[in-house]
Amino acid sequence: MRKDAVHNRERLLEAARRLFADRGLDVPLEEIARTAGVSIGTLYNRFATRKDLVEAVFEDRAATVAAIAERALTADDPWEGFVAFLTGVCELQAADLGYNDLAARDGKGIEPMLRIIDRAQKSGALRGDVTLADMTFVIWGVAATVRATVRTAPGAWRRHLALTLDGLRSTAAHELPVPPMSISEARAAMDECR
Amino acid sequence: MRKDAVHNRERLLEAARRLFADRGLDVPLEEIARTAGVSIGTLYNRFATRKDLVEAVFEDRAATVAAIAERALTADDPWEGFVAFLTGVCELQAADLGYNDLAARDGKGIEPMLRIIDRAQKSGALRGDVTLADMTFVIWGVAATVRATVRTAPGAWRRHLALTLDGLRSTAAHELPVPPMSISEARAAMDECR
DNA sequence: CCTCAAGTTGAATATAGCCTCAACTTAGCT
DNA sequence: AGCTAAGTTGAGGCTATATTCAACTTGAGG
Repeated sequence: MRKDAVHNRERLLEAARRLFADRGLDVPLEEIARTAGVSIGTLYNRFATRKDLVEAVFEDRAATVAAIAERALTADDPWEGFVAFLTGVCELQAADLGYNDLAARDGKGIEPMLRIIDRAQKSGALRGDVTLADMTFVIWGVAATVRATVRTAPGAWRRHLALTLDGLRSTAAHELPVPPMSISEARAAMDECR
Repeated sequence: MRKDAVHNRERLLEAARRLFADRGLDVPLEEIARTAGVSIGTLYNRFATRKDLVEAVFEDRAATVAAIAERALTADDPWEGFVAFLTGVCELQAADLGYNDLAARDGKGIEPMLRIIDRAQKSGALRGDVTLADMTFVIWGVAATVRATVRTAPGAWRRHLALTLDGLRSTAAHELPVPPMSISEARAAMDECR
């Protein structure tokens, strides 16, 4: 790739990064190009679809989440680790409206939770009747609260999350009315998010 | 009003009712007119703005919610009443994607909860540190889950709600990290929902 | 310095939805 | 039946965004 092309790609990613963060994934592509100081044609040259651009912008997030998961797994208290992981992911959501959208749509986001859930359940702190698929409720819920409150009451999501976490403790458990979603149902539901 | 105008108004409301229910509040007005068998001009004659149409379609919902609240207040067990109210509202959300959108945007929806919350807190079952504003988290959360799952896992919202309710019991309460939203913050946040 | 593949440009095309209004139609009154 | 205010119509203008592509420009190898 020619060096001007590399440079433009960089500028586009930078612009997209900022605009996605401020306004979510649905920002107009023309605006991203304008902000980057290139033409819309160049944007299409570098990224054939919006999806490609989004993937490039959030390429490193999987690693970030993996790191948060790693730290969570080494926490002394499995429950604290569980809380730390969800808090960490939700902080990413709150800090970037683009990732907030992405987390709600992208199934891979919660996969690293499997071992964290397992450990927290084995410790007895996390209720035994929840599954990975139930974590989508946490993500969707906090995503909705972040979207609604980011301008008017930033930080409110922490309260939402805390209430949700209190419902996930073994000590809070009451019988659940319906079976958990299957993984494929959860995945399909995330795809449905727009 | 002339009787053909009344008739068209009726047909428009019927069409809007169905399309809102199936697809949410953002259905194109042209499609509503077409479904009603009238022109777009007639739609605008009867309803000057989308908001007017939405208000007309969901005019009776306030009364429905009030009735659910009334029943909730006469429940023997205040906690059961609280659960019944939230379940009732969420059932309305799940049954109608238009109302699902509206509930998340319209501040008035949860106002009838004040007395229900008060009673449930006085009984000791509902944790004392939550406020009316916290109920927006329940509505936003379930709204997000309904939107995501209505096609792929209908009924999943009941599980989300049950987990959320378990977090609202006194017995589940742990200290909350941030103060509740003020009523005006909550209202502003609901307005922000699109 | 020449060349040309690689890259950039932005006007043009396409699609979608909102909204208006001048021309036409009709209900309902006398 | 004739009148007219009320109502209907839908093409057309507007805005916003996506997407393409023929003409132009330029980096870099020889």
